[in-house]
Amino acid sequence: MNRVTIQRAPGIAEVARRAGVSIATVSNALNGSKYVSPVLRRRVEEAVRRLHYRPDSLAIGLRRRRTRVLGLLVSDIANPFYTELARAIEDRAAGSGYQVVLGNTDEDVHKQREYLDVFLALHVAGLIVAPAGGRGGDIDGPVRRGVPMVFVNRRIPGLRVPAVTCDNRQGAYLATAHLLTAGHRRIGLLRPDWLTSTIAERTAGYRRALAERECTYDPRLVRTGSATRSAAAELTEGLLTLPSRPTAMLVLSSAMVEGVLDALQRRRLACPEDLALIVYNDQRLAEFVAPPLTCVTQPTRDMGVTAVEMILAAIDGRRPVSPVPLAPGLVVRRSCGCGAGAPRWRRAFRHAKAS
Amino acid sequence: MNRVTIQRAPGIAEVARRAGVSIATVSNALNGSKYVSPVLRRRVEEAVRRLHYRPDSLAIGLRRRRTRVLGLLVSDIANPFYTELARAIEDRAAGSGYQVVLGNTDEDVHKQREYLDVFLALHVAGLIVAPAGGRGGDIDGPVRRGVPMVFVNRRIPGLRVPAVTCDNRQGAYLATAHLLTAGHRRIGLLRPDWLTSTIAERTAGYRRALAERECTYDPRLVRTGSATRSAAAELTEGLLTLPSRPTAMLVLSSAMVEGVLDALQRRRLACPEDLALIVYNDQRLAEFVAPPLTCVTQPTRDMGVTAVEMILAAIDGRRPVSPVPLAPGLVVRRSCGCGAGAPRWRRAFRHAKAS
DNA sequence: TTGAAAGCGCTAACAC
DNA sequence: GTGTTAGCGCTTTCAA
Repeated sequence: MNRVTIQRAPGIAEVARRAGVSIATVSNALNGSKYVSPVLRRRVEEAVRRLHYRPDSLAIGLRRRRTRVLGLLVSDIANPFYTELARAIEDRAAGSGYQVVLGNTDEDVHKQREYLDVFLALHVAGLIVAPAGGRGGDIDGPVRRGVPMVFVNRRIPGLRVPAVTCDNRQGAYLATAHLLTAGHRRIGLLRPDWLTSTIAERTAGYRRALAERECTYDPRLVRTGSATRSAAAELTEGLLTLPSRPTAMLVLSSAMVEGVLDALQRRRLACPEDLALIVYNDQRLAEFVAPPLTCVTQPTRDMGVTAVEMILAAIDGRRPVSPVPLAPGLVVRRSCGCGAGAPRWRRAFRHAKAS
Repeated sequence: MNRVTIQRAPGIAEVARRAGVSIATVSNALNGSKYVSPVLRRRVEEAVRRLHYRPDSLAIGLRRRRTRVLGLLVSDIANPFYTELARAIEDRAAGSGYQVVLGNTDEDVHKQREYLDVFLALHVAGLIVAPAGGRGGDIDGPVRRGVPMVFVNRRIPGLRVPAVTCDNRQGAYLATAHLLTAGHRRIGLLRPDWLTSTIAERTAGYRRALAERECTYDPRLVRTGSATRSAAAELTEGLLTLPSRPTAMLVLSSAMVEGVLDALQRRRLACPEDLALIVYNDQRLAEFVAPPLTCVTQPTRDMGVTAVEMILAAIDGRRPVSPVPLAPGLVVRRSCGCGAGAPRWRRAFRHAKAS
C-alpha cells in the first residue's frame, strides 16, 4: 500500500531537550501530578509554546488505559430528538475536554454490541447509550469490564446502569388526560414496535389515564408497527377505518408523524375536527405544520448535559445514581382541538382569501 | 483521584500463548501482512475466538501512527442538513471499519482550529470538514502535516484540499430564474452572514439570473445577517417594509426559514399571495408547512458518501480530486406561487370548513 | 515460514 | 525537586 506519510509532531522528548529538563519533568509540569519548581515549569511552558507541542492522545491513552473520548450510541442520529441530544452532549463533553464518537444502532442489538466492542477497543472513558430494545445485546459487557456507562432517554430495568430519563408514563398520561378532559372517549394509540422502556412506559401512562377516568381500554385502538412514514400511514388508516373510529389519537414517536398526516390527507379528514392529535416529542415541525401540533415535550438538552455529568462523575470514581425522571411538558397547540395556541396559519390563510 | 479501574482485556501475548505461537505470528495472521501457514492461522483464529480477543485500537494507532477514526467537523450538527450528512458519513465510514468523531465549530475558526488539533492528537486517519468562513483558522495545518483532508459542502478557494460540493451558483440560479419566469422583478435575497463559499456562490447565482433576464440588481433587496430565527425575522421585516416591497424572496439558509415565517405572520402577509418564497436546502419542515415550501435541494447523502470515499482514497495514498459539483434540484411546492405541488393542507382546510 | 526484539510517545514508580 | 527507566499492546524489521 502506498499510504500517505504523516509528518512527525514534536514529542515530549524534544520539549524536554528544548527546556533543558528531563522528560519526567515535562510530564509532571504538564499534568501537575507532582511539584515542579516555577522556574522549570516556565521553561517547559515556553518550550511547549515554541514547538506547538501537543501531547499524543494515543500514547497517553495507551499508558493510562483510558482516553478522553466518550462513546455515544443512539438508534438514529437523524432523529431530531437524538440530534438535539447529541449536540448537547457534544457541547458539554467538549467543555470538559472530551471528544465524542458516534454510533447509530438502528435499533439493532447486534450493531449495538459491535459498536460497544469498537468503543472499548478505543478505550473510551465512558459510554452514553440509548439502548436498543430487546435482549441479546449483552449490553452490560462494558460495565463488567469496569467501563462507566449511563443510559440516556431509555433504560433497561434490572441492570445496574444509571439512567437519565424523562417521565414517560407522565408524558403519555398528560396527553391522554388532556384528550379525555376535552371529551374524547375513543383515543387511538400509535406505537413504534421498539421494545424499549420508553414505549412501554408511555403505553402504561395512556392506560392509567383511561383507567382513572373510567374509560374502558380497547385494544383495537392500539396499533404497533414499524416507525416509518409509510407504515405509520398504514397503521393510522387501520385506525381510521374502524367501525367506530377514534376521535383522537396519541402518537408515541415523532418518527411516525408524517405518516399520520399522510393518512389523514388520503382520507380527507381534517385535524382536529375529525381527529384530534397529540404527538410525542416536540420538534421544529410541530410548530409550523398546519394545524400546529400539540406535543409532549422532553427537556432534551438537560438530559444530554446530565448524562455527560453523570458519566464524568463515574469516570472520577463517584457512583452516579439515576436522577428522578425529568418532567415532560405538554405544549398545547391546535391539533388537539383544545383551542389554545395561536391559529397561526389559519389567520394567514383567511387573510389570503380575503385579499 | 479515586478513578474506576478497568479490567484488562486479553492482549496479543495471551493469544500467542494460547495458540502456541509467537506474538509476531498472531499479528501476521490477523493482519494478513505476511504468509502464515494454514495450521498456525487456524490455531490463532481459534484462540482469538475463545478469548474474545479484540486488538487494542490505541496500541495499533500508536504504532502505526494512524487510527481507524475519521474526524468530522461541521458548524452545527443540529442543522438538519449536517445531521443528514453526518448520518451518511457515519454509515459509510462504519462500512469500511472507521469510527467518526464529531466536532461543532459554530462557524468559529478558533473552535475549528482547536478541534483540528484535538483530532490530530487523536491521530485520525482523515478529516472531513465543512470549513467555517473567514480566515485565520490555519485550516490546512493538517494538510501540511500530511493528514488527509477533504472539504464537504463548502470549500476554500486557493487551498489544495479536494472538496465535494453542490453547485451553489446553479442552485440559486434555478430558484431565481424560476421566480423571474413567474413574473417577479423585485426578488429579495436573505443571506446568513457566514463568509463561506456556499453563500458567495449562491449570491452569484442570484445575480447571474437577474442579469440574464435584464432585471437590475438592487442592493437594498439583499439582506445579510445572523442566521437565527429572530435576526432572520428582523431582516425579513426590513425587506417587507421597503417602499417598494419585493414580491418574492430567496432564503439562502434553512436556518432562517422560521424567522421569515414569523415576519410574514407578524405583518399579516400571506405566502405566496403577498410574497413568493423559495428556500435553500430541503427539509422535513418544507413539505408540511403551510404553504409547503418550494426548495432548492442538495444530494446530501451522496455528498457524505462521496466525501468518505475520497478520504478513504486519500488514506490509501491515492490523490482524490474534487468531483464536478453535484447538481442541485428545485422542488416546486406552493410557496413560490407557481401552482405545482399539491395544495395539500389547503384541501384539508377546505374540507374542514365545509363540514 | 516463524520468532525475537526494538520501539511508537507517554506515565509513573522509584532512585537520586 | 528532578531524573532514569520500565513498560502500555502492538507492528515490523531482521535473523534464524
